[in-house]
Amino acid sequence: MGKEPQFVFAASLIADPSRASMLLALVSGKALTAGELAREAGVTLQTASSHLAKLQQGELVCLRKQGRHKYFTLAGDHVVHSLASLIGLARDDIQLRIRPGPNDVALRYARVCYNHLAGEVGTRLFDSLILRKLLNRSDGMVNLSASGAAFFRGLEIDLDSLSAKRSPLCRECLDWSERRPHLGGTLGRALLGRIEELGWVKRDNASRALHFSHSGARLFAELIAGH
Amino acid sequence: MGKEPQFVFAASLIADPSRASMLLALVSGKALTAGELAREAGVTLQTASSHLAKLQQGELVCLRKQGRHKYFTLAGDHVVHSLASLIGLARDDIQLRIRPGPNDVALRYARVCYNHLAGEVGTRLFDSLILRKLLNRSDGMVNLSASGAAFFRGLEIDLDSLSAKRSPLCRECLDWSERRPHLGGTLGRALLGRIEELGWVKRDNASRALHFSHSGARLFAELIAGH
DNA sequence: CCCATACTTCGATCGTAACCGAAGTATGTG
DNA sequence: CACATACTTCGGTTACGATCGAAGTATGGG
Repeated sequence: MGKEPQFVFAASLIADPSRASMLLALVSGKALTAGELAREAGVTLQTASSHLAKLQQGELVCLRKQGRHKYFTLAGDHVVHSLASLIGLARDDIQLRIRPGPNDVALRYARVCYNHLAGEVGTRLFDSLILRKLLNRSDGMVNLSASGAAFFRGLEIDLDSLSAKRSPLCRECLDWSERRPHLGGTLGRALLGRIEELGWVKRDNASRALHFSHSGARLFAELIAGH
Repeated sequence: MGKEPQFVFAASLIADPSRASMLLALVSGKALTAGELAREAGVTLQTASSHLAKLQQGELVCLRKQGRHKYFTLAGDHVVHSLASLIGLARDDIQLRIRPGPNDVALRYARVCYNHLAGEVGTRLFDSLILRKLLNRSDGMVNLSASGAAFFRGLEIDLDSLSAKRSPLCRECLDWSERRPHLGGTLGRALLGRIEELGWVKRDNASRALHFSHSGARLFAELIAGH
């Protein structure tokens, strides 16, 4: 009788307190790293690592590698529903015990990440570009639309020379503090370079924080709002 | 540390292969005994007993004692939904590995149970009485309606003398083969006595089977159909 | 009252999985 | 390149729970 139904395995994954803590943390919809999930569950990194391997094997979570981090998210709504049907609680009720990202307010607001603009400002810009269909997402890929190309040319960014490079023009980059995507790729790098050129932002000497000038902040806000 | 969320416990109950087999068997909606569930899971009665105690404690199953049997059912639709969300299969797909009740066709069709009419015929009658609102169910209790009283008086059953007794007039009795209720209580007993008097059925000498006469079967079918 | 059936409780065995320390791999930083 | 960070793999300990045999309780039938 060695045949064990698949749903028994799924249940056994949820049945461990450490893994359950991790899953609950992920119900918030945020992407969290292995280390953060370890702290959530109150176990060491080694233990968390083996748990996360099992959760992946059971296809309850998805993995996204980015640099030396591994960002985990729930594999889909069906996982949330299964959990909810076992608990009866809503997505909003979940409270994270840890807060992702840096404590420094300036760093959370705007900072450099792989040479592109990250933090609250970076994700707000990305949201705006998507909403206005200047960027289109499909299957985790991001592509520049015709109107998007016009938008960046308006900022005097040379798209042709960027397209010539081998690395992709647009990339979703998962934001450290926000855990939602901001604009990466060569275009993301070019954008940061351009707004530095324009004097809108300056890099901090000691940290990765970005400091907006008074007029730079205003102009950037208009950029996000769409004039 | 020591605080383990309730849904983790629920998941751990489903996560054991033996208990999962039992739960799957119960998704059919039938009430099954401890022994039958033990056979379903392929474990001994002792093991099944401890599993069922845990399932009760976790409020995944309900217990109903009847004689020396313990009939288990799923605690409610929420359990079915939780299971379904983990498997994605419908109630109809479930196939029992065992078949409850006797193998003898005659016994399955009609037999005596605590001196009332049981088997397929018994449950069909009960269904009909409920459907025509001659009986009303509430909270596991069964009560005779005014029209129901008229129905049984039409069969020349003396309800007044039955009501005088201490034991309840109407009871749901869980049917051995059908695993759905048939009519028990003093009224169930009186009804069987009456249709024996009328010559509709005769008891088998060797078993508990009941044999309908040709005309008795016709008249009883009319009784169920409502003339 | 005795026997059979249905189920429970106890006690012992055994396997598995959670856990962490230590060492290893991969990736970014100066 | 050295060094720090993020994560994985390995090995050994430990605790828990699934299982069954044996003995105990409850119910029904003759």
